[in-house]
Amino acid sequence: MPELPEVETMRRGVQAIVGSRIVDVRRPKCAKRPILVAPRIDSLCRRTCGCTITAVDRIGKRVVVRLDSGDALVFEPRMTGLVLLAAPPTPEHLRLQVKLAGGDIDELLFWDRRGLGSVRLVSPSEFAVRYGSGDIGPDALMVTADELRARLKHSRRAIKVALLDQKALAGIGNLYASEMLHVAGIHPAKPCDQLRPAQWRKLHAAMHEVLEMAIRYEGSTLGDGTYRNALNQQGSYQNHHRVYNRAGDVCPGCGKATIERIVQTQRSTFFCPRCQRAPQQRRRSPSS
DNA sequence: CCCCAGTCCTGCGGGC
DNA sequence: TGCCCGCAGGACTGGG
Repeated sequence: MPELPEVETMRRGVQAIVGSRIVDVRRPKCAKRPILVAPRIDSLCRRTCGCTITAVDRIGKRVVVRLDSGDALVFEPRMTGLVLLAAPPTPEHLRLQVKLAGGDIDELLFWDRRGLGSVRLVSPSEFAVRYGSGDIGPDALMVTADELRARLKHSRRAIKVALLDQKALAGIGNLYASEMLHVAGIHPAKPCDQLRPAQWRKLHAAMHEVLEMAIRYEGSTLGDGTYRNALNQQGSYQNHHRVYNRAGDVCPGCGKATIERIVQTQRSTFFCPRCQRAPQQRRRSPSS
């Protein structure tokens, strides 16, 4: 499932399209159910054809292709979407083809097995509304330790649940939330308002350590093999996971306890009960 | 405002 | 062997 490291790997992998011109945009007919493409394909094609790609950015878990018209094509992979330059894993789940000219790359593809992803063409004003700082928090790799703490310290939510909130912080998903909390030695159920300043600093450092390492290994390709880089190659950070999907394994941190799985807001969380101590119960007023 | 449950979707693996 | 059910978790919606 593409989170920040996977989407950043996609972004880097398609940089070669910068400078090329869009000459056609098509939806292959082979896709069973169409993903959301907005506006409708004919209108999208009309507005993008002839435009030159000026940059490829990332905002949270989305790939943003900037055009010289001022519009942006925003690719949102969600669970199984891929932004590709190479042949996709299967032909039947190819969702969008962007034909290019004027450079080395002939086409940019969006492939999505489950079809929860989307592609949107947005004007600058639409972009500000949809992806502005009110609706999406600072990038997890850009936020400072002080801002991280300031944005979450008053919340009573469990820290792991809060890390998934894209309005608070952009880019972290279920996998990397567990990983960075293990590195930081913080229990996933710890309420944000119980973390001490030193723990926020540890979490901030762990966030950088985990996300930067995962980018270096081009993301995590899990058991279903879905996630691929722009050239349809697997990532390898899954070989370095400390806790995710490792319930029952010996903790790589302490070498003694075994990794446990719990469910928080209907999602799996993995942690070491020895390295990540359970939070203290919230006290009622002391009885004297 | 804050927070959570329910929803979409497909493929896979377990149980029988 | 085939069928069915549960599970995986991105972002969004509705409601307490």
